[in-house]
Amino acid sequence: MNWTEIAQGLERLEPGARAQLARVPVQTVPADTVLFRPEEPVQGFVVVLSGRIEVFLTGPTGREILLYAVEPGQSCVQSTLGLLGGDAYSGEAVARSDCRVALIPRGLFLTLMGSSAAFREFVFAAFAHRMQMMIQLLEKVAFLRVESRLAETLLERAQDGAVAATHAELAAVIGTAREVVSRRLDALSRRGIVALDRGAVRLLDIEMLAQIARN
Amino acid sequence: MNWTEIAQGLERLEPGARAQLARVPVQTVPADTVLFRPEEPVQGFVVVLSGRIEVFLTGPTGREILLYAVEPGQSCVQSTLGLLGGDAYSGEAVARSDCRVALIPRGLFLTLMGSSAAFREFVFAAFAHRMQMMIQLLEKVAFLRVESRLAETLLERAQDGAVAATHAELAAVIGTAREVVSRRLDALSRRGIVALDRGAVRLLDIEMLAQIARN
DNA sequence: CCTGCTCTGTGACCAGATCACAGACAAAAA
DNA sequence: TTTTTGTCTGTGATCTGGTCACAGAGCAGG
Repeated sequence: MNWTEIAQGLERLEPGARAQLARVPVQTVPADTVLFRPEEPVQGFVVVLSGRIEVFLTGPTGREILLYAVEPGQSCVQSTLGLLGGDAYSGEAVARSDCRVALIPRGLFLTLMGSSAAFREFVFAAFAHRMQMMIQLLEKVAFLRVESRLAETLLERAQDGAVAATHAELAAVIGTAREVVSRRLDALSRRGIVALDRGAVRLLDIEMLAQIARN
Repeated sequence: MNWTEIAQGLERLEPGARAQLARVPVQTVPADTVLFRPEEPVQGFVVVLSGRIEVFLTGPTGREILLYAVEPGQSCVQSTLGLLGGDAYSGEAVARSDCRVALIPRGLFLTLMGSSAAFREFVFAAFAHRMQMMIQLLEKVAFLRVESRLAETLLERAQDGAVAATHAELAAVIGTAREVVSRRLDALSRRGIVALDRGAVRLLDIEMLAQIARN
């Protein structure tokens, strides 16, 4: 079995294209590696096979916001921008866990875009999906209160009724300051909706959180 | 001459594809028409030939933010999302002036995506460009002060040293409230950087505005 | 047991969003 | 000309959020 069978949307890849892709080397990336920064040139089109890569924007004050996460079978759209539109990408990509990624070089990428309908659809669907997510994120940042976004994030990231993350990490995900998260969480815990431990938040009242998330 | 010669990036279109596109009817849209809303189904791929179309997001409180503007030769990416990714688009598109647009139906769009490399590149470049703009917008909304975004917008929209727009319009462009724009403009005028008329802002100190825009 | 680190809590202060108005102005109607 | 109507702008009060400057609190290694 080769890696092309992992990516969602590449199942119907033509045999020729699949063979070409299969020759692309799979790289291993340890956790916390910075994969690329705003200034660096584009190396190719990246598909994540295992692990999780997160792409952040960083503001002048050092505040961060999570643009999106790339999970197994998905591609890093940022890397495609440079291949197609010309401009360098913004944002910084960090491997949140150990990852395996396939890096398709520029030449092969462009060849496949012309020759393989399935590959084209894969790239396009990824694009469309990210764009959609981005618009939703913008909508949330522009219009929703921090408390709503925080509640939503807690619900999304809960494992066994708890979220293992520091206040600073949560702040980066929703694009606010660490102190603000601390105060909001404090308010939620006073109301008995969550309980706070060092580096973790236990969710006590899921219903209420969902209501807060809905606004 | 047919409309396909207007769009940037379609110059190198193959003769066959050009002939197919030329048969697409050109529609006229009067100013202030709402072209589509979040709920409506996707009709096709839209290319603007003349005029200006603006796409807004609207928050629960009625506050608006300009996602992007579509100018002659550009395509409305929102409409493509539905054709490729499946999800309905968010945002509301409004014709800011009288417009002529070509609406490429879904079937022809997909056919051309497969058969014409030039068309593919056109669509991709549009996608990449919008994505880039969107990320920049998100960055500004998340990290920049209102004053900076306002100064930037004033510089961008200046015609003969003045911007013809109401405070409410400026507020929608940068995604803040009308009152905030009024107060910021008032502050700028006190410093002698702009002068305020009803429905217009005259720029007096371009240098200073540029500095404020840079943050 | 200390030392250094990360994580969390707090007060003060400024910027921005929302609400509820009050004037100010311009174009149309009387 | 005046009146009227609707849009545009200004202002105070109040709340949320962002920034700064710290102070503790908890944990790990020496």
